[in-house]
Amino acid sequence: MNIYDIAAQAGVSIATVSRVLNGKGNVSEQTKDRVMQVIDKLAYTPNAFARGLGLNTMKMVGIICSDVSDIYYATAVSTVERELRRNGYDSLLCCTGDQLENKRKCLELLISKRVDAVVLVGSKFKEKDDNSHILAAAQSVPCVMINDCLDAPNIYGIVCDDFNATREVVSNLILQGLRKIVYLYDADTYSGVRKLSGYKAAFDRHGLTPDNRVCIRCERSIKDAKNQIHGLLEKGYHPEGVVTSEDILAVGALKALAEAGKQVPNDVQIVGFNDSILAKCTLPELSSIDNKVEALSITAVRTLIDIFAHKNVSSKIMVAAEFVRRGTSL
Amino acid sequence: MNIYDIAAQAGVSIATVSRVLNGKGNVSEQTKDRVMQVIDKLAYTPNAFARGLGLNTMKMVGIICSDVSDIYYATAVSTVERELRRNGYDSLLCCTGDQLENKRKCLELLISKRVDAVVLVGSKFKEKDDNSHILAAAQSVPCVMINDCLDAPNIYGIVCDDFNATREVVSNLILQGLRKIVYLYDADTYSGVRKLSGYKAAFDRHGLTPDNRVCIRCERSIKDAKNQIHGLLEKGYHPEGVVTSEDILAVGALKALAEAGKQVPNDVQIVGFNDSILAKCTLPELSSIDNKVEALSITAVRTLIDIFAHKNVSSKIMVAAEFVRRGTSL
DNA sequence: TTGTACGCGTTATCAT
DNA sequence: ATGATAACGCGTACAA
Repeated sequence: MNIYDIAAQAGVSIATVSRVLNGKGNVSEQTKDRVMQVIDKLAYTPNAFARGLGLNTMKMVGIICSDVSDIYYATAVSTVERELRRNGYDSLLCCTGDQLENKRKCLELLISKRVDAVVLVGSKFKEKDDNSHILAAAQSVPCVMINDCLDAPNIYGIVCDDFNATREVVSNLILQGLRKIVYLYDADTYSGVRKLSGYKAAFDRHGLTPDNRVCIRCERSIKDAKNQIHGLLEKGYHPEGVVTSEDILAVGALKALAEAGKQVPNDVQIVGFNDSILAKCTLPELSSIDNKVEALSITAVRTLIDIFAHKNVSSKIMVAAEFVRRGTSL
Repeated sequence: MNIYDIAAQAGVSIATVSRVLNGKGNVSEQTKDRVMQVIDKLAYTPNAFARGLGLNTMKMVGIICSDVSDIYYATAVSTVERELRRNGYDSLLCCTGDQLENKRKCLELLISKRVDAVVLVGSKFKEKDDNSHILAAAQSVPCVMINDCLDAPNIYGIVCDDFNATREVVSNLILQGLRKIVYLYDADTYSGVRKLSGYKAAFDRHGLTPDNRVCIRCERSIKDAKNQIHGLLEKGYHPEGVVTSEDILAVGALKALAEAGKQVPNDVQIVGFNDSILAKCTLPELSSIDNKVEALSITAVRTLIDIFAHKNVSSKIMVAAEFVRRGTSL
């Protein structure tokens, strides 16, 4: 069942069928109707591969993320997919895990499938020394990074102002008189580094010496966060505040502190990051920094659409975060 | 840059290049090397559209789900994508939301993009009266449903034994002497109905009259679940057990009961469903029924791969659930 | 307004 | 072992 069959049945040429199909060129109402009737009757669908071959696009965008089962990434992917579809693009999803080799392979695969662009979700794709995999992809198609950026041609970064958000939150705790404020984080990524810098900057701003700072790196899991806080308590360090790079770490911290008999937020204040659903599961509910995944995702897609339309777009866009106060802070 | 360029550079015909590329047919080591060198030098990648046109497949499978930002679906999508990739297939993701019209459109879109199969994630695609959208898709490609099934040609269902799991859990509560056991659920889907039936069957098994049963339907949100339980308490109904169709509802129930000063699990036991990360966020942590999303997803992909290989596959596969006891039950 | 004919880049079939 | 050539199904420039 192809365009020739339709043309034959309708008694016209394939050119006319094509015109009807794509609404281009002048076709008389009469023939258009006749062609449409045949198309409906035979339930004809144009072959996307042939069309792709001719037009050199199947209107697909690759979405690459390390792990969609993570709530934060899932929300981003969900939003990106929705916005792409709104603009007539399908989404080719690739979950890479954490291994560089896999990321490279996935990017190559997407490029080989001739996607029109790639959206990189999350700040886990840049490597310290070697970003050839991203640069290579950008050689073929525009690449938009959500929550990360890389200064190179054809690469666009949409990020959140994690630095400021963290600095303000920690600053506020300090202003309240808190000094023993722990920062719990999970990754050395672009946004990870900026959050950490924000934490440190808050101490600097208030003239506190670096030895006041307690930064602990742990796995992105409730369990490890919990263990780390328990470890502190056992060492006799009783935090007055815990700020984390991820809600999930805040959940772990809250658990540990509750188990140790601490009153939250009176004895200890806790602030998470992402304002994910996890923040609403605990009791008290977590205060959290909303880093605006949806806004970032929408902006990412808009950027892409603008690029397709050959409009001018900025290669880096920063969005403000928002502190959401709930039950774990005063 | 196409196969002709490679052929010219290597001084062979395109047929030979194609053979080298696909490892088919006999090519002498010597020419193979020469061709490979040119391919590497020019960083040539075959055009996927042209290949798709010829082979009538681009090795892509459509994944359709109502909402990837939902943890449960996200886990399923993540697993399906990974398994598909392991088998050489890419994933075209479609999130439909809850409107039938949109589901229909997405399915049509996937079919029009000539995917090799469709995986329907979650039991939100079947409608009471009209499943023409699924049947239509199945006319073109095999359709595998995760957590749902539909008895029709070319449609395969991978489900979890939600009925038994729920019945056993409720049964166990009854055996402990509990009578005022509330069932909180969010959807009338295939698995939703089976869970509810399991709840009811437990009462029947122990000779309890139907008026002992309290089934409350609510939105899939912490807030509404909380409200519903608060409503019960205000009416003077103090549950001894709350079983839910989703962890998120159990979270809401736990919140309401804690706020009302109930001791969990001593005054009230709570059991969630899915054994998602949410179950590990609360304090005490939620007991939950693990409905084996990953196993279902893996089985779904295996089924698909078997279908592609023309092996015999069963049109319905049921997997056993597993009760995970944590802090909200005895 | 409509039709003809070619190009898109493969794979596969048949010769050689 | 290798090459010429025909599909594959569409869009479109150009002709009518």
